[in-house]
Amino acid sequence: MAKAYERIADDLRGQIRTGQLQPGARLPAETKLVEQYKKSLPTIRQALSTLQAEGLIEKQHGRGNIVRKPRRLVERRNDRHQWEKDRAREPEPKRRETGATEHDTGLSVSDLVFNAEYRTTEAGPDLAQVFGVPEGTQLLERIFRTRYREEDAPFNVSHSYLLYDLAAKNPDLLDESYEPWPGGTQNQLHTVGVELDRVEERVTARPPTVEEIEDLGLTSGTAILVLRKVCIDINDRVVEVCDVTLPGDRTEMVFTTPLARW
Amino acid sequence: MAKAYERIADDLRGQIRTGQLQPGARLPAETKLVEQYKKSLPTIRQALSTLQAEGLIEKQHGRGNIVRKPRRLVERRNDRHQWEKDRAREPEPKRRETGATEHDTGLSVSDLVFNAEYRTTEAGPDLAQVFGVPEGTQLLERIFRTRYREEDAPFNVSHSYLLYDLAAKNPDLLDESYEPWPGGTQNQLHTVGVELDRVEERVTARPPTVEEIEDLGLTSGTAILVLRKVCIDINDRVVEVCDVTLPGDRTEMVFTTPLARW
DNA sequence: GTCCTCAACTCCTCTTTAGGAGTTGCCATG
DNA sequence: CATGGCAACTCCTAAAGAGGAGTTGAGGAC
Repeated sequence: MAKAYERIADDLRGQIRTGQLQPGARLPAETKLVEQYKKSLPTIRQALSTLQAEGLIEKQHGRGNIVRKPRRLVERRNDRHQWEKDRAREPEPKRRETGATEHDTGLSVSDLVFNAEYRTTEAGPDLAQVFGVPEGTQLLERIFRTRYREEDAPFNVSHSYLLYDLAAKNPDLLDESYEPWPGGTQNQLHTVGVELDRVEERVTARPPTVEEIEDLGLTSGTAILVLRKVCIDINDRVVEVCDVTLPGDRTEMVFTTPLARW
Repeated sequence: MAKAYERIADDLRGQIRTGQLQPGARLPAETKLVEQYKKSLPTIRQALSTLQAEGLIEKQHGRGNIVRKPRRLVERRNDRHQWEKDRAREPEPKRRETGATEHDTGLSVSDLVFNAEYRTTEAGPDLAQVFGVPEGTQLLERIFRTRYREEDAPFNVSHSYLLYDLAAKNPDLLDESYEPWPGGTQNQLHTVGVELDRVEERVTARPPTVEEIEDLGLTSGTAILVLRKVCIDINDRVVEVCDVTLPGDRTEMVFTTPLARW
């Protein structure tokens, strides 16, 4: 015999999948479900919480249990990297026309609001290994938040790391008021004589931590995409490492791999 | 005043993060925690279930609550696509030396077990759009499961779709016993005169459905990486679509984007 | 007409209590 | 010495109930 809360969850899940319960619709109140299924409230609530964990419903205190609407709003394309590189070589005026730093992260949306912080840190074991430098080496860290103009919560958080010594070649880069970096990181790297050879990106997924639920304004029942972007220059040197956290339910990453012709 | 179950969760989370509770360690029994925190059992259990949802602990019936070990076992690299393409042109004997279909999905691990199913389906609205064909067009579908030899649950599930008319040019491809396709999909596409131009991959993340928890042998508290791979040939025609489901806690996808030199 | 208050409805937190079911290791039996 | 069974330990399911807190809309005061 199946467990009661599983049967209830299955039944409701079925109603959602078949469209009997449309996205945005409110489920019957928990007390109604108690009558309907002839089970106690805690049992009903357990069923609902599994649906929440699956991302099928959203609980709203005081309002009800709502069927979640699918949303997938932002595309993040890796061909932006080439675009960025090309752009870094354009003369200044032309560059101004084509938008600013926002493309740093590969996001391709217009009305976004940015927010950057600067900091110098020392390389921990992890970053030291990636950069191929001793632990404790000075790094310039930029923390970058992007959000939609109408929304309050940021939409992605990224931590970008540069070798301090490299960045120091262009004193502007160390000036907090010089912000956001005109033309994006690639352009600024260009000013210190760095030419990129390739970008390596590592992607994994995991459930959000409480902090991320806060920071990104998520509801539980979503997943996080974790991206580490490593920029490598033509001398095979790691020149930038960037850790990005993206909400899985509104991000789609697109990677195009060109294949050599024969 | 913070909620009781949150305080307990915070406290335990802290102990895990600081390493007071090592990965693999057992938490005190739930009844012990009741004494320790002077709260009722359901409250304790609620705290534990939030930690489970965060992927920090794993509940084992009859044994205890265990601190999860991080695991990230498989790398999936997009430079495999080029490797595959090169390989498809090697003469048969040489190809045999270098391993088989496993690299189809981009996974780079040796002792895996495969399992394929064939089927013909009609293109639904989604696939029809991607292929650029009318709905109802015949497709050849291959369902592909990979698992570790020692483990029982498959480790990734992929659904690969080809246009039936294209695949039919090589009758071998329609023969179920001809399996797994020697040399992988790329090689077989090569036999029907297809040369790939690029591979486009779309990645998102979400919590697993119950079916996926079953299929992939996940514990709840993990996330799923969803990958759609689209292969496009030199005539800009979509020749293969492949939907892959990967467990987020043991997969790392690596995408390398080469940038043009100046 | 506008604003405020309040009632009704919603989900949330926490408690106490009861019995079920998986795991493990000890110990007695063969 | 090996094996089976049992006891102790673990988490799991389910119930009933009391009070709290967010949300909404209707109706009254201004």
